Amino acid sequence: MSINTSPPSGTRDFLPDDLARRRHLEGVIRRVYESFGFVPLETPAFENLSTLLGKYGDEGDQLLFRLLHRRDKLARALQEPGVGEKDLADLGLRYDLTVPLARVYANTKDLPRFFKRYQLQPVWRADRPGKGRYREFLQCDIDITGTTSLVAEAEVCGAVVRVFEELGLRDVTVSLNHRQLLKCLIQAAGLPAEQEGTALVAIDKLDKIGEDGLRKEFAARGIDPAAGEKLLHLIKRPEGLTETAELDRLAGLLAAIPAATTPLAELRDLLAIAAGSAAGPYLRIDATLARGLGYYTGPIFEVRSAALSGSLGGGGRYDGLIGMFKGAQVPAVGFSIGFERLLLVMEERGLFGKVAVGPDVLLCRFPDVQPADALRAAEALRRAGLKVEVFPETPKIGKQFAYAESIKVRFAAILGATEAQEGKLSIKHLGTGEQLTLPAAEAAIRLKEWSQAA
RNA sequence: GAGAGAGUAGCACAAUGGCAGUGCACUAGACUGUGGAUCUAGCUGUUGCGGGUUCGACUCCCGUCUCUCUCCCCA
Repeated sequence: MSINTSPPSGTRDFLPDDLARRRHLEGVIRRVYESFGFVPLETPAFENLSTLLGKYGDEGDQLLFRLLHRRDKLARALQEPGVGEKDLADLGLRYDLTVPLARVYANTKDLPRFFKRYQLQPVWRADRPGKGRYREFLQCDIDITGTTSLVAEAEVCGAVVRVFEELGLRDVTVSLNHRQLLKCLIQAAGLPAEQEGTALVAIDKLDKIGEDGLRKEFAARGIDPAAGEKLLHLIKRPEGLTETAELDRLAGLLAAIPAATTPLAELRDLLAIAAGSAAGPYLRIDATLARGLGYYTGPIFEVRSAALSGSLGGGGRYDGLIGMFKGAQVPAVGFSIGFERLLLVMEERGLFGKVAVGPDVLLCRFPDVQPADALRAAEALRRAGLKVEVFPETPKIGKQFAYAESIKVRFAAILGATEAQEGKLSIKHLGTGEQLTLPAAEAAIRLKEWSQAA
């Protein structure tokens, strides 16, 4: 009787080759984020359920991984009459990195006035995973708290764009919209306020399902066909308009709605401010962008690539979230890169090149050499700065070479009785077959030369 | 949460009610201080699990678990 040894669906084991790519990518992201002045933060994998509930909308609440009460507390809870799912859990795995940031901010008195933090950690969602989707996945967030200045928007967009540029992904766009603007559009279409949420979810799909698909989607959600048609007309961007021309078009259509003035002005300002940042050339006004999470209040963004349907990351302004933890309202804006999707695109395009993980050298030994001598030789090579693995047994030397090949080690250092007696080491380039016997110190130098050349 | 399909060796797959197999991988050997190619030999299974039908079940039926795909939602 054997038990299932594959990890739970939607989770993965990361083998050494996987980690080489992941760490490389993480390194680029950290470096770029730090170049924009962001500082690192880490928070616990699980939070009090009360911290998480009610921040993401109903759908989000359902997708929270909950942790049951422990021991006696669980037994007592189970005995309560009319016990429900909600009574059995008091902790949940974090669902994103933004809510934990808001909690930390509310809990910590002496953070800088403008707290610019980055955070690369896994999050969990109790979803059924599809292609490129997981129940445990890494998010790479940057956020700026404490300012309503659109400089913050421009900076988070710029940092994200710089990551994509560094990775050689230049065919991305950053779609830009505004939560308040969406409200006005829905109002202008003549939809009742209570259909706002359902309409937002529908229009977010326009680029995926097309106009006819959207009409069906409206019908399925009980949205009045005439209002739906009006909304479609409002959000659909004509071909060939510049970003400011698209804003002019929207301003014209929303002239009768005073509430539209501010969001339109903010988007216009943001375009102007970002013109001087890395994000400038990539910004694209898109009135169909909605984003699922409930806490956004102002500008919202999403990175997309032609390579992949769906987004590579997203973010926006959330001026109300921190206030849910703390009396005073604290404005904030953030952006998150979808690490797993980015990895997928990088792999599909072969953008990783050679990322090496393993040792440089395999130390091989003949049976007439004592293990202590092999370890001594290995230690000398390591002190010279090489990554060295010692073959633990003494089969035929050819077997040892074959093992080196199998773990992609390029060089062998060979220690036999002859070398040991003379204080020498034979080194072999397994790619070219070149082999020489040198005094140990020189062998180390030559190996370094080889590994740097390759 | 809804619908469809699939589970056989470490991996990829055969076996359409009659001895559970092939390839790759793995191990050993083909001049005992030199690998990759080739050849030879060998190892690998409670056919996801439980029950039923049958003289006989990988195969048919029921249940269950897991995985994949499509919805839903999302990064």
